[in-house]
Amino acid sequence: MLSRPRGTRDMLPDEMEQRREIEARMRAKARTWGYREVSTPTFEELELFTIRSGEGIIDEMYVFEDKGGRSLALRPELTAPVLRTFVNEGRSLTKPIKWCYYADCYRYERPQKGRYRQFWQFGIELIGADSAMADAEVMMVADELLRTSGVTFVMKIGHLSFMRTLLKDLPAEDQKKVRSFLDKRDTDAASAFLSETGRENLADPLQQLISARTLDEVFTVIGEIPEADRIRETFRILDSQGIQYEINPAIARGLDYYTGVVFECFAEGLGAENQILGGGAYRLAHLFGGEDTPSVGFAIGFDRVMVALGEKIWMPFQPHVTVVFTPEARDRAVAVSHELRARGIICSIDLMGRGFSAQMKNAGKSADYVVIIGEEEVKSGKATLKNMKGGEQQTLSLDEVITSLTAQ
RNA sequence: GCCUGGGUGGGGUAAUGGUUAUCCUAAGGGAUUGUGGUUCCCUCGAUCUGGGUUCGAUUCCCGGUCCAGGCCCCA
Repeated sequence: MLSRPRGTRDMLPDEMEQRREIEARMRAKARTWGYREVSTPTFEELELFTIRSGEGIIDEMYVFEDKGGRSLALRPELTAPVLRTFVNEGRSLTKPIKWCYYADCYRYERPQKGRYRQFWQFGIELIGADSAMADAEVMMVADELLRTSGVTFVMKIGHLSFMRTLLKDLPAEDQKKVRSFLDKRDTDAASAFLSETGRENLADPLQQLISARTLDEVFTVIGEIPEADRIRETFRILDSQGIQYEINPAIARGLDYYTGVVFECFAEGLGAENQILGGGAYRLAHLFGGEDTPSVGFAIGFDRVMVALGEKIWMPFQPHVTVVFTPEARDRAVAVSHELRARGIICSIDLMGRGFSAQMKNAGKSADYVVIIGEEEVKSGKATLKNMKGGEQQTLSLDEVITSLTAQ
């Protein structure tokens, strides 16, 4: 027997309905902020991703050559494709551009809890705005999208200027190393690295900085930097709206193209893979041949949100109806089921050639209500509505049946 | 790429170097041709895969694979 590829999942209807519910809530929220959905190809030129993240990621991607000899890759994330789309198609659009997306991505990695080779991301990109309001808005959208899903999380916010100021005398390579230690929450290794490279004088300030939890503490360590006003303004906006967050200067997001604010959200109960959202301010458009354009965005690890939510997803109740009929009433029963569906009622009818009793038995397993159409109902033009939970039933006109079912 | 632990019907399980591999559940059918869920009966259905040891392997050994968790990585 064939099985599915490693790191992929099959999703049955119960799970899909839950995913669609959460996805719909996120989309609806993003739309209320004015973020409109875009879609990009499942595969792209390999170069799009190596420009963004370096050659090292080739090993972690699904890379292939097509019949024309092009090097292609299944998208491992969506920020680069969306920014490429902006460069290709979006130059003449009014700024700021506010886009959102929900799509599957592919990475060739070892599967773990909450980590699969095909996974889904929901994200937004705010392109062409460069302000405290822009930074704050994107974080507020992040907060609201996670909140609407029902997941319990904490948001941690940092800013690259903190670490950049502290480490400004180090060569770029060494700065990157320190950032990457911090990204792994390995502060001891970061301190050790500073000592090895003859910068032990920075070890203490580094410790102070990464344990700072207020802006005042941060600026006490690194001084009043030029970005300070904008950063204070950003947090004032968040505070004014009651957004919950933690300042954490260790949030460094190991990548070079981030330029300003960076933030990550974490959920409980997810083991090693507990980050459910990551984002920040960045500049990418110029790498893809466009104008240098400031952007802010984030991506939600949708599957991890679903794992974190577990069973606690509230689903709207929609009654399932089965039309049960006797052989001579079949055509009327089909017509009745059409009418119920036309009113948006979920309605099934026997397709197995079962007898009346067997139809009832089957309906007892899957339906909330049964609508009975037999000889009597055909004659009277009525229908019998039976509640399968309580067992009570009454014969009504079809309109009354519909009213009763849609009043739920 | 590395480490640890697992893999018995669709789901959950029992047992065993040896005769027909246990039980529960689900599914399908029937008892019951206009009234289901309870009950009873019947049916279907499994030792992940390849190799080795052995008279005989589902059991023991090795490789692979898949699953769970961790490391690396995490755009």
